Amino acid sequence: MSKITSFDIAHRAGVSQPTVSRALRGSPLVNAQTRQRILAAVDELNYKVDKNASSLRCKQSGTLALLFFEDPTADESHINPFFLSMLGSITRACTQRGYDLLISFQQLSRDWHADYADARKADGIILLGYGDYLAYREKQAQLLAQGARFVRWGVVQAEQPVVSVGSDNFSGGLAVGEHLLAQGCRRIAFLGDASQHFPEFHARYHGCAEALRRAGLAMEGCLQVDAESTERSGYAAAENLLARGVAFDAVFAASDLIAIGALRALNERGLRVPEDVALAGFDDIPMARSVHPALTTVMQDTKQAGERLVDSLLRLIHGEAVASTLLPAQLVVRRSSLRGQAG
Amino acid sequence: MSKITSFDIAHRAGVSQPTVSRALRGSPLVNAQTRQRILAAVDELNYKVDKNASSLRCKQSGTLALLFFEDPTADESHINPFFLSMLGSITRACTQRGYDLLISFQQLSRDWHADYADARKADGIILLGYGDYLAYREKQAQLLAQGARFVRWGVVQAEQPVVSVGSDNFSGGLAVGEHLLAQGCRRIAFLGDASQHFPEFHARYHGCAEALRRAGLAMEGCLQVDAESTERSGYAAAENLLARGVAFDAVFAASDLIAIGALRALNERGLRVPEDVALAGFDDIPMARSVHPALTTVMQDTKQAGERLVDSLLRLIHGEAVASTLLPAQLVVRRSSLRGQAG
DNA sequence: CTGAAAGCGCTTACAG
DNA sequence: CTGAAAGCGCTTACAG
Repeated sequence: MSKITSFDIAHRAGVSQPTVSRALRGSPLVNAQTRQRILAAVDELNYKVDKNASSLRCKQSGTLALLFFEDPTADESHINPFFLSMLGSITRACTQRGYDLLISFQQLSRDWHADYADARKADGIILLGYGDYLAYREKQAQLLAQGARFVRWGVVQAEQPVVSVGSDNFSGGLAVGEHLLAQGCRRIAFLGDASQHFPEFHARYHGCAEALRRAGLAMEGCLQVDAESTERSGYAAAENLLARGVAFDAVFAASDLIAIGALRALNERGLRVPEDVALAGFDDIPMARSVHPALTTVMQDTKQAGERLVDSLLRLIHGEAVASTLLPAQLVVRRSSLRGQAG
Repeated sequence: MSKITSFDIAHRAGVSQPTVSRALRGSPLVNAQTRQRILAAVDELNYKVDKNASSLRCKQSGTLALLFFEDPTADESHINPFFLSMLGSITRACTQRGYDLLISFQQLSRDWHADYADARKADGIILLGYGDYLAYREKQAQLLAQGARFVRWGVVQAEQPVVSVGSDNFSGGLAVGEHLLAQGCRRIAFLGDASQHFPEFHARYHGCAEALRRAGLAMEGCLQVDAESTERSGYAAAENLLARGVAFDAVFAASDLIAIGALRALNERGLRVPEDVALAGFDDIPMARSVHPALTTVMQDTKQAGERLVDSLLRLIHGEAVASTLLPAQLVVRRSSLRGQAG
């Protein structure tokens, strides 16, 4: 069977093809009865508008693209659950607003040819992912130069030229720091790359450092170990920290996955959490609640984040001015950091 | 700035527009030097082929669509981690094969207008999701009738007219049953809707029942409680089971989420796992490893599943004959079912 | 190896 | 309220 087009519908309904198009787009110019006949024909023939033709003509596609960046060094088999959760919420938000979502994975190391192509296929782009920020930034500049419409998930900064949606990582880190201090901790280790290359981690680190500063204390360089957001890396970082032989009474992991890896390393060395070491993570992935002991962490509201990203992008597409959004990040205290309770 | 087209490139490279098209599609008919000039112009102007125009002309889009069905009764805020994992692996498989992936969420209760539309936007469709199978089946018949190319994730059955990729749920259930018997369990409860409406659960149930049958035992009706795949539902189902006041020494939950909910309910009633009750789930979601005690379960290989779904669909699109795939499901024994160890 | 021509299926001024 | 016409940007026979 050859493809059914608007001409087939027009023929069956006894009207011209443009009238079919008008009726289907809800034009008020079409007579009610004519519209009925057309809709009936559409049903009978099971016709659907060809989106490619429609998009080509209208110069908009009803599609948004999600470019997901994976750190190329990350574990091949599993995607960070936090990003999966973001992906789910973005997908849902798109569906609710009547947009399709095109997803593609990118590796920062590869060239961005595919992305540019997506810029043609979608009305706008959402950038999502960790990865080296400085490399990432250059790519963003290219997208901007092309006049692409896009928003990004990530740290919200004053000089940032791109509309961003992100959690308040600094306040989250601050809350963790204050909480650990209140538990009596004084020597807080930080697991995660706290350099400018990973601005989320950087902000979390400095939030915690601010809490210490206010208490007249400081983070110590010898208690910071780089780690990327995987269990494996968290495990290795904790081992590294232990190998240094320096004393610490708390570990603030830059993400939950890092924390969970660290938890395993600590346990294997006979250190009990929270009795010997208080532990906190960041993200509040589902696993955080189920590890033993349950993990104190900072919740990032992925549902709201997804909706905000999509809404911001849609406004941008409609030519409205859009500001970046800083979402609150909320401390969730669970057993892994409760030292008072443990004696 | 107005949009750059292949005519702009042609002009700059001093050739005709069709030659640009040929060069960009890798036609061997183009002179090497001509091609160089064209590619140079493409770079300078940052040109990208308009996918809509290209798709319209070629009648194929280089895009696959993933229709994800959510049980409308499911928890709004979270997506089953198992499906998130599938989503991740399908996305990755598409990217690797040079296809874009269009994702949309569907609720089985709503009409399928959107799906048909996707059929026009993508070269093929992947169906994914739990949900009432009988309702789902009718929708599939409609897609078939439209000549849509699609594959589905789900139970593989002989009379199934749709190319399917699924785990061997029966063998998985069988392995769980045999394992629980080996642990000395005799009265095995099953949490999950084991009716024809949920064929995955149904197969898991009957696999386990087969193990009992071989041992001269049987599953008992009073030990089966319906549940859908959420923690909340698993919690409720376990409470329901406990309220019946019948004796049981093991719980086989139809999914890990159900198992995790049940674990909480059991603990709250003072029942210890595995000492008082052995517990097993199904899926091997990341959380299964981190709950306390770690959950015995059946691993579904989502990575392979995603690749197989995409490859099967691509073959279908290329007009090849494609068989369904039954993926092995592997028992993963963890502490939640080890009664011997517990005395 | 390259160009002129037709056409993919729609939408939108332009007339009426 | 409706139709005839042009055109979105590409690809692909068809000539040469």
